[in-house]
This record gives sequence, C-alpha cells and structure tokens, in this order.
Amino acid sequence: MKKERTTSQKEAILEYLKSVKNHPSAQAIYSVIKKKLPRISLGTVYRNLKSLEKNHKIQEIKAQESHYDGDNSCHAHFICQKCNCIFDIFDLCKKCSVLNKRETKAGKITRFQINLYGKCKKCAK
Amino acid sequence: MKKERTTSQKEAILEYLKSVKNHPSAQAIYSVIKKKLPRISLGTVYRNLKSLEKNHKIQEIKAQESHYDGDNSCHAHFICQKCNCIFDIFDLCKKCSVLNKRETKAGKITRFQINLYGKCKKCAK
DNA sequence: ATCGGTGCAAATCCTTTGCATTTCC
DNA sequence: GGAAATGCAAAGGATTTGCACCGAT
Repeated sequence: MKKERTTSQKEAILEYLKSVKNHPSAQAIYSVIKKKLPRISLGTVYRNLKSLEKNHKIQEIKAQESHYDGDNSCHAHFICQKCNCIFDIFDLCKKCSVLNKRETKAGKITRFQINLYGKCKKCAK
Repeated sequence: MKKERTTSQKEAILEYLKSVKNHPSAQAIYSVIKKKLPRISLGTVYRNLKSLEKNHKIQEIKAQESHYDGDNSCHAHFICQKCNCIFDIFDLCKKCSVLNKRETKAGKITRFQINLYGKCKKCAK
C-alpha cells in the first residue's frame, strides 16, 4: 500500500477548514488557498479534500454543491433553503441512541450525514 | 401561479417509485419507464422527479448520483459503502425528539435527509 | 532516486435548459 | 385556444482524471 505524503497544499487546506466556522465549497476553499499558494489548482483542492475525508480529518456535506466541514465531531447540519447558509446542530446527535450505538438492522454505521432543511430564522421573517 | 397537469409520464414515474422497494437513480427510472413509454426522454424524467419532490410525493436521496424514494414517511437511509445498496431505517426517526418537534436553534425543519454510511451485513463478512 | 503529489487542461458525469412541438384541460 | 409538458440535443456545473513535471522522503 502507498504511503501518504505531507504537502503544503494539503496542510493549508486542512488548516483553513479547521480555522473557519462556516462550511465552504471546494471553489471557495480554492479561492482562499490561492492567496497563500498562488499556483494551486482546483483539481488539487478536490484531491486533497477527498483524501482528508477518507482519513476522517474533515466531513463532506453533500448539498447541490458539496461543502466541507473541518469539525469532525458528531453533529447535524441545518441548511437554509432560501439563503443556503449552513448551521451546525449538535443536540440531535447527542440524544439519538441509534447514532450513539452506531448500529442498525442493515449494518454498522461508520459515518453519517444529517441534513435538515428549512428556512433559517433570518429568512423566516 | 400555474396549474400542474397530469401526464402519463409523471403518473408512470410515480407509480413505479411507489411500487418498488429499492431506491433507483434517475437513469434507472428512465430505463424502466422507457419500456412502457418508449418516447420518454431523460430530461422529462428529471423534470418530473423534481416536480414530484416539490409536491412531497417522493424523496430525493443525494448520494454521488441522486436516488429517489417513493416512500415519503419519516425514515433514514443506510448506504453501503461497498455495494452501494440502500436500506430504509425507520427507528432512528421515531426516537428522535428533534426530528419529531421539527424545531432547531437555527430554524424550523421542513424536510430532512439522514444518510448513514457503513458496510451492509452482506458486505461486512 | 523513488514514487506520490501537483498543475494544467481536457474529459466525464449528472443534471438542467432552450426551443419547437405535442398534449392536456 | 392557451398553458403546460414533452422530446431532443445542447449547455451547464461540479468533480475527476491523464500526463508530464515537481518535490517530499
């Protein structure tokens, strides 16, 4: 099997995702990292995001366009159908026995994704 | 506002999704419906799936490629990371107070999607 | 020196859309 | 008859990939 190497690109992406409280898309990440590493390509961003997700360093949030979350703790996401903003929701998972046991009739849960849709309080007015 | 019409294409798609226990992709639906309505196009399948989802007749399951579920009751999906099969999981939602109240700090939940990933029992062996 | 990672651009995949035509009400 | 839906094909957008070069170990 092949051994993964550390690169400035991968480190910059992970560091950025850990530092930020929102949930940027690959494009958005690319735009930010480009300032620090002007030669980076979008393909590299995608490759690194995929690798980071595989190693459980980050989480992918599949919406229309994927978004990425540097916080890997158990939580759900509330996605506003109007402004597309994304909020972290922590209490749902704490209270859910199935998620805590990580066991279902179909098999063991290794990873999950919970997307709640609605209007955020700002847009609901 | 415009009034929606009933068409043989839309009826066939809904009927098919209601009759089936798995969660086919748009392509798969297209292939099946094509046998009954040979002139149907993939674009029409997508348009009707979108319209059915908007009217809460069906549910979209966003994986790599979207899959569709004719069962609109509250449930989660277990997606096998190896064989990509999809199972319905009902008990998680029944027990979850946040989902039952449909209320979060960020806003009211109008719709949700819970994807649990892991290996199904067949693939786990 | 090796071989995994990168940049670039082209390719791929799923999905959406414009338009002329057909179908429903 | 008029609006809405269709079929077709082309466009769109996100993501992936082939390849030559670069750089970490």
